[in-house]
Amino acid sequence: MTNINLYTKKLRESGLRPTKQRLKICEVLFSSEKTFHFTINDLTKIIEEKLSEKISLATVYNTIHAFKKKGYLKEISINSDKSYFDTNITDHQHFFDEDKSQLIDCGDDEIDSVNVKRNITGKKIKSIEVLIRVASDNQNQN
Amino acid sequence: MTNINLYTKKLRESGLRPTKQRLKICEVLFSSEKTFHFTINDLTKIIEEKLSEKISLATVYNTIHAFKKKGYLKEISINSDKSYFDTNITDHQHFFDEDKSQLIDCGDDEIDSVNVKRNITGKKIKSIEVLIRVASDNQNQN
DNA sequence: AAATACTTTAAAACTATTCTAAACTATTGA
DNA sequence: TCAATAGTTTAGAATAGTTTTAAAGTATTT
Repeated sequence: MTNINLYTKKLRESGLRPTKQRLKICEVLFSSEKTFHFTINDLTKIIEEKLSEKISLATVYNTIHAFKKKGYLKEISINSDKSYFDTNITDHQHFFDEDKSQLIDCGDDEIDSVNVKRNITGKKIKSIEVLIRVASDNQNQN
Repeated sequence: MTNINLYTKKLRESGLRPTKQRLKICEVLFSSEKTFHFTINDLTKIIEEKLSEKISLATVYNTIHAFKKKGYLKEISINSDKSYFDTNITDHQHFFDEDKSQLIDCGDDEIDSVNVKRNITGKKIKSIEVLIRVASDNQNQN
């Protein structure tokens, strides 16, 4: 019925032991077909609601970092007090709704690919991140 | 000799009182022809080195925020524990050297302008930020 | 089943930033 | 010019997100 075997395999294959906590987090993150964005705070709330047992905050951080390192999650750059993560690991860009502090995926067909003409000597491009900040029209900005 | 009168005028015109502290920070930030990037920590270090008297950390924060609000500085999004600021307030993008945690300006001629084809209903684009992360070739990323 | 290595945990520590409220300073206007 | 005022600076406390610690627990290996 569940994807537990799948996640167990996935974790083992990447050298992570399939613990109860990691499997639960996998379920929360990867069992929906839709990808989504979350902060650690969001995630702990979801876990609290969906779970009978608690997962320590440190474990949530550990796991998210491990998953990011393995490429199962992406971290998104927003100048902000907190980090955002994305379960959509394909190459794509984001809108950031400043009114709601909410990320919105920007499909490949919705933005032209960015063409960088300059090369930094001895360096390789690791990623190109575009963030389109939006806010409602009637914003006072002073 | 100095630009103090200039800064005094600039501050007064934007409704900020030209205090000793603000004028000193203006000198540090705006007296060189070259623009540059800095963190609050960088700035306090520069101030400590160049100044006879101390400026309180809270004042540095206050001033930088005031200057940003007035458009004299830009804040740059890097997923990070700290904020980066830029004295170059023209529209431009950045490389981020992950080895040195250092920003590098990307000139308009070095990147094609980003074309966004999608519109978020009721929202206006406030900014389009591109961050090109670079690192040395021989990086182990696991 | 014992040994090993990895993982979880609560709590402490840490870092960047913001807040507080009292002292201070620039500006206003009589 | 001088007092009233409004804005500013300050040290230190507070906060928020995140990381570290070290001990207890669990999965894996032998």
